[in-house]
Amino acid sequence: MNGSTRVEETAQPAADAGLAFRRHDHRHCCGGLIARADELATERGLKLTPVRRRALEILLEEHRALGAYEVLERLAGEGFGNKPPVAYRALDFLVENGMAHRIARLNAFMACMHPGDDHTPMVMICRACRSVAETPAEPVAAAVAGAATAAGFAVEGTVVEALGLCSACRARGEG
Amino acid sequence: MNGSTRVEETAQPAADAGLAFRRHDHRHCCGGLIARADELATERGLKLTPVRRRALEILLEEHRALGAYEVLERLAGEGFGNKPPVAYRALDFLVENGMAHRIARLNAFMACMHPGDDHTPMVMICRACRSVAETPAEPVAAAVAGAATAAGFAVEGTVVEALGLCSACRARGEG
DNA sequence: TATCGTATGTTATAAAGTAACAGTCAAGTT
DNA sequence: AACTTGACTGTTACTTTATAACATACGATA
Repeated sequence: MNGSTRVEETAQPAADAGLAFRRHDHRHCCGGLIARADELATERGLKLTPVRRRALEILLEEHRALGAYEVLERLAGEGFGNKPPVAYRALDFLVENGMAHRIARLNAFMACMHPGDDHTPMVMICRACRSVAETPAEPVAAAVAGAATAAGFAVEGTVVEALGLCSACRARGEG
Repeated sequence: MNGSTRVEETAQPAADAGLAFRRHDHRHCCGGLIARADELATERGLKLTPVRRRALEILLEEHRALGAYEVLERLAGEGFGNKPPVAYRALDFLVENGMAHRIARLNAFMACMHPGDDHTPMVMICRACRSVAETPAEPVAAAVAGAATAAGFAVEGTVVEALGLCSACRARGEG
């Protein structure tokens, strides 16, 4: 697992911004996040059933954005159903409950690194290595809210995706 | 044309923010924007060919987000090709050259209201009336750039989409 | 007028997403 | 225990969105 995100770090971003772009042993993130998801489910009376849990694990293990059909393929290989709704329903559950994000631009999904924090993250999509990283973006959310309010629009959700080059690919001269 | 965007205005947003949500005679916007597109094409040595031009006109006339196949249907009805690539190529040209925007969340396209301004707009998508409005959002772009820079990420493009309720739908108690 | 590049058109197919209904199962009800 | 209910999983069948690959047209220019 995880072949695509082993890229060298070149700068020290704030907090965990850009984690997916950096070399790291992400077994540290998987276990903790599954445990956190269990907690959340218990707190909120949600059912993190086997398919849902496994779908989340798959997203965490890959540590990148996966298409619904990629997730489906893995689920089917493990004895779950192999029809699209199986994957879409599990992924929709995860997204609705803040355990995963949908990347609109890629028609793909990735595990949320801060489940339950009610954060409004922004995702960065590297066009060279195709990796995707989530970063906190409260100022962005605030700016979006400001612009929307000026237009009389009540924001209920946002999609904020930046496309470009991650630090590793820039360092490698992908520019 | 334009059945879907005749909703009552309830507040006076800054600039033209939320124009699509307000009652207006948009013939005023269409002609000028086509002229502007012609200028841009001339300035930059681009060819605003008949299909491309007509695709832009269709987006302007509808004044809402249209799926590629909706545009295709209209193009085909006017004697252009009726196969998907005909629409996708024209729309891609318009998007690449700043004359239209792709709304990732809706898999749809809409005419740009400020072609050539090199603005980084944000779009607001009303879940009740399905209309979509573009609004300038420099502070959002700045915030995105800030968060990205902190992560060592070089932004080349952004997708900023707000989902929620427009002022008209809120006033109608759609909440 | 040959040819070169750009644009348009077509065939065919891939990729993404959903509606509708059937079967399963745990939890509560009688 | 038998029944009912509601949430979840699974399936069939289909729609919508998108692209690769190749064929044709057409203007500019050498």
